Amino acid sequence: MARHLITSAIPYINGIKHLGNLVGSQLPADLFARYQRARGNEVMFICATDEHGTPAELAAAKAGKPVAEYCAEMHEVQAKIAEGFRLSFDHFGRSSSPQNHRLTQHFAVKLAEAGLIREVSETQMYSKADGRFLPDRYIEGTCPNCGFESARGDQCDNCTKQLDPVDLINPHSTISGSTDLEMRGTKHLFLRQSAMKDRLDAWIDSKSDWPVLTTSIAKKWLHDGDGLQDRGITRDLSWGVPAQFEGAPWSGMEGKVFYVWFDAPIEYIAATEEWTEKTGGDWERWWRTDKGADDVTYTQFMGKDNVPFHTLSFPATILGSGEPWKLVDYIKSFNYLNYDGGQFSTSRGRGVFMDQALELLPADYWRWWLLSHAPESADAEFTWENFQVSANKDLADVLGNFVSRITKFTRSKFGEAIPEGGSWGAQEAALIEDLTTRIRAYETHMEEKDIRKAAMELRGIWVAGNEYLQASAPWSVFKTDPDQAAAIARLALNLIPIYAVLSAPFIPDAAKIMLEAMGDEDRGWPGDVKTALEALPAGHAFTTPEVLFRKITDDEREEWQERFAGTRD
RNA sequence: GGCUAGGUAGCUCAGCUGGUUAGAGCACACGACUCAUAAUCGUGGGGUCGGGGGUUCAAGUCCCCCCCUCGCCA
Repeated sequence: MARHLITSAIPYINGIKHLGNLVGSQLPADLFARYQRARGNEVMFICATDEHGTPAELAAAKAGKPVAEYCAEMHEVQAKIAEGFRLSFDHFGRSSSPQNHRLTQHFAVKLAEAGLIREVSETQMYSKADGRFLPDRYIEGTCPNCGFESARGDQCDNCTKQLDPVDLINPHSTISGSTDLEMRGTKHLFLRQSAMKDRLDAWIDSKSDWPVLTTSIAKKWLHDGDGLQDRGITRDLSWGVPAQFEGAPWSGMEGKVFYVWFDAPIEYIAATEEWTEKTGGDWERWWRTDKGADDVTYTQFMGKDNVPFHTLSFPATILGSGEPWKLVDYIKSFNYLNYDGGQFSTSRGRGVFMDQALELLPADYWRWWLLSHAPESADAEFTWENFQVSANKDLADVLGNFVSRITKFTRSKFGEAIPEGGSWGAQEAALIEDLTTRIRAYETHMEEKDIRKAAMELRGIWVAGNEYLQASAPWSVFKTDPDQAAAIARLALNLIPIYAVLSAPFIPDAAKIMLEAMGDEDRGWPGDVKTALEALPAGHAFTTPEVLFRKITDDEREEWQERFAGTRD
């Protein structure tokens, strides 16, 4: 039995994510996790909320709550929505957990011991009124270049000129509005990624099977300009993992915490440790190659914006520690999903957000559309027309109607049990051959994380059932040879649990309904197709399910199109 | 401006290391069927493979130049 460690990029805590975020990491990771479990493999599927940093502090302040309380609440909200989408995490952790605090500090110590941490003194804008150092983008002022009054400290949105906060005329804090700002000296820890460059380069080079999107981004950061740069791993904040702690090999870091990008990926490991606390399981056999993780296959899923951290920074942390931690084996990355001619926008509320989506339609509809249109080779686009057509055609007409037509036909001619009589001939043999080829192809696509292709093949498998029914026409055979019609119906009914098991990674709820209707909840993966088609014997009772997928009407589509074009709230 | 990825039928996309008449789904037209969620199945029309050069017996597939889209970086 193979062992699969699967992680999804962890969503940031400040608010509910949109469909683009979902399809970029959590959903494909869930697809893969469900598939591997269905194949009988051992799976550890981990996700978490990314809770530290300035945006979380500001969102909490805006909500009028202590940041810890705010994060705890938002974590619950996100966990609930994840459940709504049937994301089957073994554990959905929190980067603010004590486990992550310990582990983050542990890695920092190990990296320092390996000579991979250096201290850097720099000056940054400090706001007395806010009592904090301000990240560049939280400082606004008049652009010295074009006179635009709301230029940010890092860049002017009007003339696009790159800026330094000290360049701004009349700079003020966007948090408090205060103009009482000054440059202050501060000290930070930097991870010496540059020292790891060759090692990382060779490692990336060895991954010839990774998506080009993943390796090209990594290569760019490794070789662009002066090559891989050292990066600060601390910030002047209070909400986070303290950078000064007992046993720290440095001093003077009071009041500073580790920067989110450093502690967030470590949370993958810490979350598994959190899982141990919950279940009593052994987390080290998933993460320590000296403690049983050497046979683990580790796959990460993420949007392209996260690739640099997962291909370079996190591996630098893992490798640099000098300890036998499990390194990722495959990084599946995704492009962006756009919304109806533009981008999804969290700030402007443009597009569909996860909570809203579930209010409109069951999770399966979204899962199917998003996965079958996953932005693998290029950015993809969500349009309501496309969504309506795909869902109605694929789910309602092809799959749903197949289940409906054969169960209703059998019920009316033979009653609600698998009918007896007749025998298989050439048509059935041809179907078995076709399905065998298709199912093996589907397995290959799933193993390779080729999501669109897997979806297409699955759809083809559904179509094969309709083709068979159309060609064998049990409704006319019944008139002259009821026994033969029974044989056809018996086979077609036996397709339902097979379809359910194959489809479950994409549409788990519908799959469950199909299995329940056929009284076959524990059905396993179809190895030999002929055997699988004989699993439900004559006389086995079934029930005729309600409509599996209702159709999306034109009126609904138009209404939604209108509703989600504008601003949220 | 530098870099990545793209630009293939009306739409969404497949096309591996160059090699028979460029494929699929949707849409469209016609036909079959009437068990089924007015669903299904079949057939067909439709493409100068962004543009221009070049290499080759042979290029959507390799090389060069240009145009356009998206993203990243500066």
